[in-house]
Amino acid sequence: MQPKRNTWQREAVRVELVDAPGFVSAQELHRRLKDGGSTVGLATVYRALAHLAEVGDADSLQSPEGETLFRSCETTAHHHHLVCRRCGETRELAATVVEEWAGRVGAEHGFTEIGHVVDLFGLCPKCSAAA
Amino acid sequence: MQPKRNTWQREAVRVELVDAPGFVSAQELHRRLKDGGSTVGLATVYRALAHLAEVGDADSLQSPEGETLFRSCETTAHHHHLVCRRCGETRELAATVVEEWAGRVGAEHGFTEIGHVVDLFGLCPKCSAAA
DNA sequence: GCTAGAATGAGACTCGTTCTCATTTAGAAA
DNA sequence: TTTCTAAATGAGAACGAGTCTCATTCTAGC
Repeated sequence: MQPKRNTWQREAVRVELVDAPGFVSAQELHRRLKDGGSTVGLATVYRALAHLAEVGDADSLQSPEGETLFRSCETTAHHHHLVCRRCGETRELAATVVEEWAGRVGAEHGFTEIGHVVDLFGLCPKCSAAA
Repeated sequence: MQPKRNTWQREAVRVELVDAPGFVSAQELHRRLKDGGSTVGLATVYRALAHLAEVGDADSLQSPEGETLFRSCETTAHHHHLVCRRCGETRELAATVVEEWAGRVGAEHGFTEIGHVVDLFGLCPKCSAAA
């Protein structure tokens, strides 16, 4: 359900998300807003992110540690990610191969409503060098 | 680190895991044990599962909701899963295509230490019919 | 059987996330 | 512009998964 009113808080979250280098957790985003002098509440950040994700303006995924990460989304098309587990740097991947494979394998086993979780985590060139 | 002593608790967890139809959460497993009259503690279930996973007797993955799920593992080789989100029924997949793809894409972007999360969730034939 | 110390279990604790509810406020209507 | 009302906010309580602590129990080697 989309919000019916626009608030500076929601806008602040959107902007902060766009400014973020890659995927960020809600907590991290809230911290940044606070550090920047904003008084937005944590609950509001969660709500705003949920809305953005719902509308397709944000992308979300689960980090291997179980935290939900968000990222402002450029393309509304379905895609996957290659995320640096150190700095959050992200590359979007159009994984046609995987899509196809997922659909085919699901069908082969008689499964329906197939959803898939396909994300790659690694160290980006910069962090690889620093390590 | 493997346990140095064998206890009926650990054995109970192992058995319960084998009996489970597919992936189960630690909480769920603990509930089942309790319902079955066992007095095993939750912490012990977590410890036992961690041990099993470490040794390779159990397989773990993150559900889309962020819970860690476990399953007794047949093959020790690396593989992926097609899991029914209703009943937990699971098929193991040897996803050579995906492995290859992951490695290639990672390298293309200059990322190192690539790990991947590739799992399919859907409704198994039985649950599809029941829906 | 004794004994050392590994393993257990109850519950405290952490941390991410969601909920509650009193207060504020966007925005339509007057 | 002022008024009004329900949507949105925010502080903090609540929740749930998972971990940790530590006194107690019990395995396994003597």
